[in-house]
Amino acid sequence: MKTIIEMLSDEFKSAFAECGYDESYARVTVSNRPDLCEFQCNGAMAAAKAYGKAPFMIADEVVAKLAASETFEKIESVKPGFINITLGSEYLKKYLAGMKSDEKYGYSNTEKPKTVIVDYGGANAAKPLHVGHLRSAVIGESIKRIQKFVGNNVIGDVHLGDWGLQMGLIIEELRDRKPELVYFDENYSGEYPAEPPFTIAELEEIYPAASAKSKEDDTFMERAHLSTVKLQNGDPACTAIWKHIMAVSKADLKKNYDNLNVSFDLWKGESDAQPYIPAMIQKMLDDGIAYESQGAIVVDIQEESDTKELPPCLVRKSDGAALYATSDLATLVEREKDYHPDAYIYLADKRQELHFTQVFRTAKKAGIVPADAEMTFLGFGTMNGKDGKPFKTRSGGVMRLQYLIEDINNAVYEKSVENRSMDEEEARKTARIVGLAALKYGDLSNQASKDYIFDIDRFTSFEGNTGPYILYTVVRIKSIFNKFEENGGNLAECNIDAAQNASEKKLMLSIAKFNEVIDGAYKEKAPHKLCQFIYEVADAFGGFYHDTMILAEPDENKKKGYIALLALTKDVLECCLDLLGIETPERM
RNA sequence: GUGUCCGUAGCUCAGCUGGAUAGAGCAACGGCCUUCUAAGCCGUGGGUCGGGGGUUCGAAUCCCUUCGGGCACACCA
Repeated sequence: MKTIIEMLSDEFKSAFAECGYDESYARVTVSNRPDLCEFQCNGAMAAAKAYGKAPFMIADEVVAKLAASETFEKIESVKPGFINITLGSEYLKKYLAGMKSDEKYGYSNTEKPKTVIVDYGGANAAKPLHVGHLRSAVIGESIKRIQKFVGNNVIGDVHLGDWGLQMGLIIEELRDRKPELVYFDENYSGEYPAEPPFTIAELEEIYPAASAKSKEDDTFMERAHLSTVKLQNGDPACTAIWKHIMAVSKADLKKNYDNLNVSFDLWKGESDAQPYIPAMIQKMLDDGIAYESQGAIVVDIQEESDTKELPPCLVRKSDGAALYATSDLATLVEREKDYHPDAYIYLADKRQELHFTQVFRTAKKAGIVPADAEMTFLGFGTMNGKDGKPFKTRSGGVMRLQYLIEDINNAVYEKSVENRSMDEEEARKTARIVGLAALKYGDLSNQASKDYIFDIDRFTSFEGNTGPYILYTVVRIKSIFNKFEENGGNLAECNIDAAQNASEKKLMLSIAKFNEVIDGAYKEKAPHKLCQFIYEVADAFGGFYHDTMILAEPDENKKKGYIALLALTKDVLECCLDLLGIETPERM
């Protein structure tokens, strides 16, 4: 389906053309004066200069052409040259009925489907997720879902940090703790055990201990470096331990991401890219793209349009080792081989922007990625505490994501028990759903690129523009349906009717924007636009719900019309919430 | 230093491909429960859109400048 804006613009284009004006002036927008009208067209003012006419003359002509159209309940030319539009109820009804009968509520994408890789999550193997990983997971998941919704073939990759020094640190710490293990017996030549030599709990404790030790103990650090090199050179014992680390760690990470309702299609890591590195660098050298500088191998990425001097992309350290950029480039080699995507979307802290600029340019320059592939870096801001500084635990440390989630679930649970009678199990389950919604909505309702303040009281509040408030409105609709069906009503028999009152029309108008909102959120990769829309719909529902006796409506047809509208409201809300990665409970 | 992002109500944020009186939420104050979850709804007060120039019929929005803040600037990831 076309969006309402497109349909209105089409009518205006013909009218402008018929009056002898260029179609480009016919753009219709949502009104910014809802007290005056629902939609507006300001093209007459823009056209005034080009045609040497007073704006209102042009507006009058266009309005005269459109006055008879059944699309409008009212169309008028105002003051300097605004054209104000009020939609006909019948028109709106048909539009919503069209949405209701469509799988995607009328959304259609004219582009041909693209293959898109979304690189998000950013977890490191053997290290627990902390609050810094929250945004990448939450925003990335939403971006991925939006991309899927519009019809793209999307592949989400967690892209683990699994090949660095942390592995050497863990191996050496393990050696100190359990020297009797066969991995540390140099004369051992049999198969290594299938059972991991540690649990996830131990692993979580081993890494920070090793990390701390390495900062004080130089010889330990030296050993860790050696082990890392051994691992990277394929040493069997180190590889065997590494595999255990990965298995234990991945299982745990999966569990944690599951709790966030975040899932990945691929669990690739930096290690997977390693085999591609030598040939990749050699080719860049052969092609004359990379060269030696101060012992390292670099690629220039400066472009004429740059306003500043950009440092070259370092592809190999002077000691021959690979770097962050090397690994990302080699990953692109692999992804091109496996998927040949049309677009890449990377989510990472915005401080990494320069790195991604370097990688993207190098990838294109070296021909690793075709010139027409879209490469987007979505840099997100920091989650800050109430003091405006990066979020920390009370003791000043980095907070584990798991604890943050527990805190927010408990906060929701505490607030809900005082109100409703639910058994313990349902209350806990509901608190999980609502808590996660609070967390995600609090994050996603801000622009991704900006820092935001995490305020547990505000996010878990049931008042205002919060996750819990949105869920509450969905729950109220569900509650109406339950009562409706208990009394023998059948949802399938209900059809959208023309609006009976102002608040119903307001609700209808807000729902009708679904198409445009999805389109905007998709093109701008901006989940916060979905949040704005969701809140607008929820707010409009609130007004309608208050003003209208729904189940008590004596006229059966009107009642069914209300129910049908609420069904669409609920579907649209749940659809958008799903695109944010948020579930809805049955009761609250 | 260079570059980049940000500065909108007491607080947290929208709006930024220029349009009519700058919008929400929270907090404050005042109404509304014999009716579908009042975890709600309605209303009131509150803003030199950091400052100053400029472009324009029209600027929070575009350009310049200035102040204040964040961040990044080759062998960490």
